[in-house]
Amino acid sequence: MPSPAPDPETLGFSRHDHAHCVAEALAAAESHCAATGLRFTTVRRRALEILLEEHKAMGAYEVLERLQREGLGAQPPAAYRALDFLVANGFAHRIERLNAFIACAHPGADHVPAFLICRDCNRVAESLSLPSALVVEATAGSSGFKIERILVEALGLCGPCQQKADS
Amino acid sequence: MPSPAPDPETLGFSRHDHAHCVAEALAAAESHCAATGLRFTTVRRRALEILLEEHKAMGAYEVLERLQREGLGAQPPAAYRALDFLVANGFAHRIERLNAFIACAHPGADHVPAFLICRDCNRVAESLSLPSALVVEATAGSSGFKIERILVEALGLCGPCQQKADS
DNA sequence: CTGTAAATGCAATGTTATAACAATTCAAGT
DNA sequence: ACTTGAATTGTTATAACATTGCATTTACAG
Repeated sequence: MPSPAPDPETLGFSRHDHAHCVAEALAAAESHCAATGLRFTTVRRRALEILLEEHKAMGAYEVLERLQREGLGAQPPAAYRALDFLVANGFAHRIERLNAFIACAHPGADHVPAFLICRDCNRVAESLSLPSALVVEATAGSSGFKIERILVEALGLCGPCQQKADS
Repeated sequence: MPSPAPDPETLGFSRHDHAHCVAEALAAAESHCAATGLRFTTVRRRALEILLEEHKAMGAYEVLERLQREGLGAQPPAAYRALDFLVANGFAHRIERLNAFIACAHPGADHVPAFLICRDCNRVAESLSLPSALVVEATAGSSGFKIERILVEALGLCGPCQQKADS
């Protein structure tokens, strides 16, 4: 992790109304759970809230640390369970490359998540990838493979880190 | 890892002339290194050979174990260094989802690797994904992100495991 | 042959993730 | 309310994956 802590307000490589998006995403998750009978428990809710607030890719142990401070689960499984729940239900994504988790930027969109990951500062931006555009699907079909989830991760340098490298 | 060890001859979800592809890939790596001045050392060569022979995604410690038996490096760094070399030079890919490595099925093709990963037996098939087909690239361009590598991983069930689940 | 850079050896440690089982909570049906 | 079964959470321990830092050796260019 070479670079300094990023400004949460400029994460995802672009500015936006962060306080608003946190509240909205949380409310969306809440109502989605209510509608489908999922149990949006305290730990799960708080875990999502943490991911939304930080608005960056966070390791499970990083989330765990925050939960511990509030007396919500003291051991790794507590964090992994909450995060797994969020991922399984589309409220968050797992960034395999970073062994980290990030709140979904397009909740409810039923999308193929695609991430731009800066190899210098580790910041992550979520993009959208069209499933139909992927040749993978054709290959899968012809080989009898049944795709359940696709993840796309692009590694490179974000704008700011490119400039830093030039200077 | 629920399922039994897969038959190396039917890996990648399809049959092929395995002995031939091992020899060919090894020779290709050899000449590529000779041409570009890379040092294809004993450990590196052997690591690639192991990946090619097994023809499946292998953990670094699994490769390490094999290397150890032959007196090539006794500690984790030996395996990680060899594998990193192979990945950096396109002879192998890293499957993030599995924390594992697999020999490249299309060496020299300068491609975007795409993998079909069975969540039951963990077998992996490499497909090809066209970079130009990815919407990610457009997003990246407009945000100033410079993509250096893209990875695509599709999770699901391979044919055999679907049948197993049905019965 | 010698200086330099790359590669390897090695020890220790850091980080991420899960297994296994007990205890508790929740909500549905009676 | 009470019971019951399923889901969730608590807890301990450990497995699995990965890196840092520094010493040593090797390869090759000059």
